[in-house]
Amino acid sequence: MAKELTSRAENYSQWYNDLVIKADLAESSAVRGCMVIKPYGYAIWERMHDELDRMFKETGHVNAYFPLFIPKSFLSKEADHVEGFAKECAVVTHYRLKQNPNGPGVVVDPAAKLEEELIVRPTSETIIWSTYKNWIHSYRDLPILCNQWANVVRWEMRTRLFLRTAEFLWQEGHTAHATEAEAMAEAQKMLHVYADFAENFLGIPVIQGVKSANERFAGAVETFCIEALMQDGKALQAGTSHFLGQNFAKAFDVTFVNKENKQELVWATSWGVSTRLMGALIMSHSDDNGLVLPPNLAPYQVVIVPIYKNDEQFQAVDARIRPLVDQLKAAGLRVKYDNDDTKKPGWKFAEYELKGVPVRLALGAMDLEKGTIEVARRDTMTKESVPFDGVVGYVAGLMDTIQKNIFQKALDYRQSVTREVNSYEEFKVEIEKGGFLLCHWDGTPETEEKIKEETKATIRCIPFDGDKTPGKCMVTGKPSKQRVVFARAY
RNA sequence: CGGGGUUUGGCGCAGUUGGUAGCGCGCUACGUUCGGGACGUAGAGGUCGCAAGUUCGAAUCUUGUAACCCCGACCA
Repeated sequence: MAKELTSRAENYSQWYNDLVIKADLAESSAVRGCMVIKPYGYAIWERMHDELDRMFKETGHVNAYFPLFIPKSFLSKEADHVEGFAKECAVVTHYRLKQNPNGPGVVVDPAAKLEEELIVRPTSETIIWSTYKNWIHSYRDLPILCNQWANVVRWEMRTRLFLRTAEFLWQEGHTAHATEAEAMAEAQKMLHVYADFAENFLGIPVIQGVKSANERFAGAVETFCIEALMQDGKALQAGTSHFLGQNFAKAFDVTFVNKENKQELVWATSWGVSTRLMGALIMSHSDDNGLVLPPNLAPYQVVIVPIYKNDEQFQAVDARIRPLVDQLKAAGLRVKYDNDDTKKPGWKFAEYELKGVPVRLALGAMDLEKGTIEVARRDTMTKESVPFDGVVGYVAGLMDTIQKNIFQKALDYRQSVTREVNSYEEFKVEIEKGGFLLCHWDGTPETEEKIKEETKATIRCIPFDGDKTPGKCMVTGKPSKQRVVFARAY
């Protein structure tokens, strides 16, 4: 791992790529823009999956699954939605191959052309709402609170491991409601679930807010988002929750009979987070020694490395460690005891640092004599020798300490690069330094577009919290209701 | 889709004016090691991205083509 790269923004992408590869998380696949998520990377994604799934269920949601293929006609029903996704769709046109009559290999059988092309889902609103039409007749059928864990495909021009792959894994919640207020509350509730997850599990501080019209999801009435800041000063949209109004109900003719026996269009939301969160995690906390995983998320919270010179010593050390593993597990910790004889301690130390395991315990003959054990923290890279008795409680306590420290470090960094900017001249200078800029904006798409063209900065969100003092737009001088968050983004 | 770069063993790379491929890491065996990615000795492993062409002879020169990476535009 090249040192000193974290502080050098121009090399950040190289550093990130190295990190992903060396920490054994993922690699490019043979298919353009796609990635292979390797076992350790997938273990991290599974942790995200498990915690999010639990949170969704705790908020009353259930899982379902809808088809990968979407008839082309479905996608054309909601005008804004088509507009937003048409340019990046993979299309299935045939359903059969045959032996190449003119040589080796196979060719697409022209006789097997589909009457209507199928789109590989870039998102599932259309196929789901065409299904919901059959599920919803009365107010008694509402609300529908479904989530789907799936893969989606967006044929992006430029891809990047975890942050923007052609195929990615995600969850997409799609809910249907009888009233506007209920749907709006749902969209906001799920945004809060995401924020809670990002901050308390991933250890990534996020700003919650509303997207400007330019950045809104195609087909949504309102898009809420959580915005995170990476260590190189660029912003990353970490999750979105959309209030879809009645747009999809209109497009797919989904109505219900209300309590007053009147036909009404259904209100909708959708919300999702993806394997992009892996990228957010990596770019938020990692250092030049590798990944730094917050304990609440880490597949292994504790790794134990035995140190010995011969089999006799190993037996003694092993006998001491085995009960400890059981005790740590009983205390609710995810533990890996690495007694692999083919790797040496020094190798293991470096390896688990690269993998970001929060706490490493090492125990050798020296410790047996002294009744101690070595405890090393990944977040601070510090080591200490502690009494063996009581180490379970000590390590359990460390989890919380480390979790908080990782979050606080990210928060401190974000605070240090978040500042108010009042003139456009100042903005042009400050945006080059990265970070979040809090500025007044007149609320028009035109002004936002001008800023984007001239500085590559976008409005990340109009934050819920923070200063609500009105002011004047830094570009046009027109009135502004509150400061909004600008940044350059991934 | 524009601009730049790369493609040689599992990985990272070198290869001069064309002469028939090498280094480091990793891998295998044995020994010494084992508290921060150990060391020694001996091995295995490559139709040089692909396809044509020039030449007595091509990793090297020419043309075509593909993939990947980086920077833009697009986007979660």
